[in-house]
Amino acid sequence: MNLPPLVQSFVLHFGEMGSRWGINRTVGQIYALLYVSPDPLNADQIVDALGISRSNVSMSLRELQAWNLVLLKHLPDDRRDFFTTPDDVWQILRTLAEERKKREVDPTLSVLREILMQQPASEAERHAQERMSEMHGLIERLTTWYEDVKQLETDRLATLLTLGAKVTKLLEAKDKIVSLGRSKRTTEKG
Amino acid sequence: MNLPPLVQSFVLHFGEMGSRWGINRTVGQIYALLYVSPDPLNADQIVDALGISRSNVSMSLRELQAWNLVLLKHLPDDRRDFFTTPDDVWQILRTLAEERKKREVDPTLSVLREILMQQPASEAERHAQERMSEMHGLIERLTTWYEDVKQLETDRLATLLTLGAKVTKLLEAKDKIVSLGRSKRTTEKG
DNA sequence: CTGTCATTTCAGTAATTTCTGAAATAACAG
DNA sequence: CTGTTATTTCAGAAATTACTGAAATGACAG
Repeated sequence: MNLPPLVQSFVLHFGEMGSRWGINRTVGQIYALLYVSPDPLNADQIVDALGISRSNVSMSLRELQAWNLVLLKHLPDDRRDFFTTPDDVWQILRTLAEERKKREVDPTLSVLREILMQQPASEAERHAQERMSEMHGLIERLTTWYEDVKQLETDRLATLLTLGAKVTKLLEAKDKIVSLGRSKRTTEKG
Repeated sequence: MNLPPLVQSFVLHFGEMGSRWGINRTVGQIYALLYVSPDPLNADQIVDALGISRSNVSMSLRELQAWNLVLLKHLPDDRRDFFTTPDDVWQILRTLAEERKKREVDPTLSVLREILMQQPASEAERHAQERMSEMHGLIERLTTWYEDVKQLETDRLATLLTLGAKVTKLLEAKDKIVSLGRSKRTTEKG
């Protein structure tokens, strides 16, 4: 591996981290390298930087493209492929969320739905279905929320984050106003 | 494997899904089995249900305990260990979030912080640090939000979810009221 | 066409992870 | 203590996943 020390730490960390997710070491390293690189890199530059085989780079880039985490670029008068990551970290976050949902959540949701359609043939199955139904309900709630907030533009999303739990304070306030309004009207009527 | 068909589908799915996360097949299967089981199970029951070795069950349960995803129970007059999952799916969600943060996010945050402390020795390193700083900023925002929201009781959290992006509508409304108030006062002064 | 350069594919190998059986440890009852 | 039952540990086997080099494919220039 042939990199400035500071970049190397980052790349190595992403490699190790990769294994904790489903991603493998090389894929993590390549991503990290592209992420901090000022310009797009071609496959041979990645080979040199990370000291891995050309074919491994090819396969790992394909993997990263499947995740939409990497962009293919072309320079004029150069027919090699160059790669970068999107600049905007918020966009990266969105992509990551979208892909993980697609791979990890959606399949589970569809398996749960399928099982819940079936007729339980015993008390054990009945109970199992009940538990699965709870899980299904929770996941649906979460994905609905996600589908909803992912539409937001970045600055609104940022606001939402900054606000955090304070939102519920706001809600309490709103509830009070509404209920005050209601009780007032009730009083007037009564 | 010796399970009601409906439970078996669920268990097998969790096994496959496990590999997409960092978790292995057996661990996923055991978790799924305990999750839908009406009563706590002991290690031998898991061996029978899943058709795997006793030692594998022992190691996998240890793993699940390390994740706080499984509870150890004791029945009167029986010195074997019995295991369940927590009943409340919201609680499970919290645990999962907490553990994944601990394992996947916190280490990255600390590596980033460490690297950002250092003096860049070249333009390449300077640029890399800038990118890492963006990533660090985003992750910090997200974790702050998480720390904030995780304190909420379940029903408040549920409200927050149901509300979703509508919160920003609420904010706009609030902003209008505030700015109206301000411009009114300004007008009065002027 | 032919030659050159870039990329991909893939069979075989290397490395890692998972799983097992056997032995060790532990916890208890008599 | 001794025997019984429950659990854990761990070295090696099995399975899976990652990686490589060599060959194939593709894309283009002349």
